[in-house]
Amino acid sequence: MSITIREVAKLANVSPSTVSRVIADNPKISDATKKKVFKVMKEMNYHPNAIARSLVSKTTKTIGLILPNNDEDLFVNPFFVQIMRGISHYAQKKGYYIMYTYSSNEDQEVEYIASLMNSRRVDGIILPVVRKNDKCIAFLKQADYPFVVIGKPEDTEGLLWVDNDNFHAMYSVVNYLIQKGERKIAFIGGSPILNVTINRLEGYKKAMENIGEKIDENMIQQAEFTEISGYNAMKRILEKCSPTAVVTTDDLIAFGASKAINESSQNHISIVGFNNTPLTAFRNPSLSSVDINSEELGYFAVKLLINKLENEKEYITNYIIDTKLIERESTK
Amino acid sequence: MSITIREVAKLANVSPSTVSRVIADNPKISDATKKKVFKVMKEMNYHPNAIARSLVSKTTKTIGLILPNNDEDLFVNPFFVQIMRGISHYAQKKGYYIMYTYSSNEDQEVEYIASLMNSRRVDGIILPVVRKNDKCIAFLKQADYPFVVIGKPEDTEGLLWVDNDNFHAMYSVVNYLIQKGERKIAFIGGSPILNVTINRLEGYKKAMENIGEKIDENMIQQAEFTEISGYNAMKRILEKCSPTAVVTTDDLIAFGASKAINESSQNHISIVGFNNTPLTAFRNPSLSSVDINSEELGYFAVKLLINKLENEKEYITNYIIDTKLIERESTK
DNA sequence: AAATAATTTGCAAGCGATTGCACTTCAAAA
DNA sequence: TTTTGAAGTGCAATCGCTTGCAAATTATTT
Repeated sequence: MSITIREVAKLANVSPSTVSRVIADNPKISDATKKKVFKVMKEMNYHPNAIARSLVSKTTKTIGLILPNNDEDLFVNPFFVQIMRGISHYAQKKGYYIMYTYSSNEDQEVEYIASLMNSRRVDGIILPVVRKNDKCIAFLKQADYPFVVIGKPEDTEGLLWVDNDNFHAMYSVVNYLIQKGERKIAFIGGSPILNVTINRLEGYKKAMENIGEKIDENMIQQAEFTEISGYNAMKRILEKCSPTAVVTTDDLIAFGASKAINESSQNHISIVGFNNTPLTAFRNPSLSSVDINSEELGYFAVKLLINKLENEKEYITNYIIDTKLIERESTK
Repeated sequence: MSITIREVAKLANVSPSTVSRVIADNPKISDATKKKVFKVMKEMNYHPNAIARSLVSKTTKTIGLILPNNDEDLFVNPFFVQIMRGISHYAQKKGYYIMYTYSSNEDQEVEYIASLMNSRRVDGIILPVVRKNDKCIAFLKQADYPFVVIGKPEDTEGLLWVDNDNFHAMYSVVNYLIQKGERKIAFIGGSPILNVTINRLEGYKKAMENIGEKIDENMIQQAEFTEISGYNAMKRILEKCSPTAVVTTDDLIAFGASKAINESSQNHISIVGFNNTPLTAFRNPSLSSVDINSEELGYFAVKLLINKLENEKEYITNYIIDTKLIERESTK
């Protein structure tokens, strides 16, 4: 029913192979024939069948994206949406397509990855989060399948990744507060199995050590990516300590913490969030936050992957994406 | 390099066609052979090549999702994320895959749709938003290509759609306020080219007419999906009118409106948002909002589409997804 | 036991492209 | 004019799987 390369060939009075070469812009075809064939293609409204093409080229020009589902943050934090946009943006540029899938836990993720791999529907995989001892990474590595991760894994040996410098980002934030005269700085982080959390915590610790401030474990709390969890974490801190500032690894957590601060007698606690969620600006007081450039994370992640796919020999293996503290009222 | 059906056939001592039939669970194959072949497949770790299969079946088991990019709302409103989840959820159940793509305007959307269609990479398309005189719908219709839209289009003739009853949802909200004794109710809607906006506005008007309240155009404002825009819209209303309540078509708009109200001398204006964004609960005062069940919208959208794809003769053409007003402090 | 019917399986022709190799052309060199 | 070689095309096999039809096997009937 739909037009094939043979019919174009017939009408253009050339062989199918010639048509195929015209599509591929093969230099062996004369400009005259190219022109002729193109004309017929337009007339017949011919479009190459990507599936047939994939079958012989063993390449689908599509990439799989494995989205996690458990992070409650998912709904509030535009992180993933922005990553997806960045990915789509670059993929479109290069004529690639993106398949996504949500999974509710790590094992399911592995399952979906396997299914994408085995059915040969995609050429590579993007993992937008990294966990400690990540099963997906282990699986993909052992299968020797092309993939890229967003977030720097413990062992980067032989793999593609893009990340912010989370250590440094948090280190800078704390230093910034220190320069404003703060010394009693608390830390509220997200799930400790996420490398992001770990790295940011290290940045915090380092900066604190620099000024000779002893690390008080009561000043370090963990929370889920929800306001309520941030609220509770801050309460826990306020019970035992009297910080003058608090850094968090997520805006939502910061919002919760902020609420806890407001309810406390302590009044002037500076606070910094992470991810620069659109809502930070509209909060009262507006929340200083670190912009992690999620869209670029996605953009460069696919870039890395596609580059490897098309360039087997030499390719770049990672990018570090800039972060930037956006100062607002919460640190005035 | 990777195992094919022939090699399995050889090892299992049957013909390739038999293996193929075993995969398809063809009833003509005896249980004995099925068992035998399955065993070999496991042993060899064989997985069917989806591409080859697609080539002959003319079916890809994948569906295209065309995401808009211009709505700034995108980042704050979990609407799309939830829709995507719902879609993924049902698609997985049925063994389908989802390809997404962001586009920056309607023409580009049409372009991507055409590209997906022409290259035969997908079996159908999901449009998560409907605009007035939607070009994508027109295009898909004329191409007679399977698709489903989220949001009820003007002309539903022959197409698949799922939507909330937006007219009724807003109608109920206004009635709810009326029962609380409000009569001067303002309306702030999103872009007037979106059918959602139009339908909700009609629901508002109808409810107002019911109580014999004249529609005051100054009480009806439009805003973009941002807090600042909602803020400005509310300011415009407050300049000329003195509402005792305001309904909006989006939480973000409601947040902005709420801020404008706080800054005004008017104190006790009830306010209702839409979409039941996670942040509504944590606002002060917490925002009453209409939960539109976006995840289900997505879930039933693919369901409709897949059902049609697999069931050419008889299929359901639409679903109406329930909405529910979640009462919070802003309407106390 | 022969004939007929039902059940399983295999053959071979596609699906719509790509591509190595061989074959024409035709201009330049001998 | 004949030879040589580059440039442009076409042949046919192939990618991995599906499926209509025929063949072979087994069960049922007479």
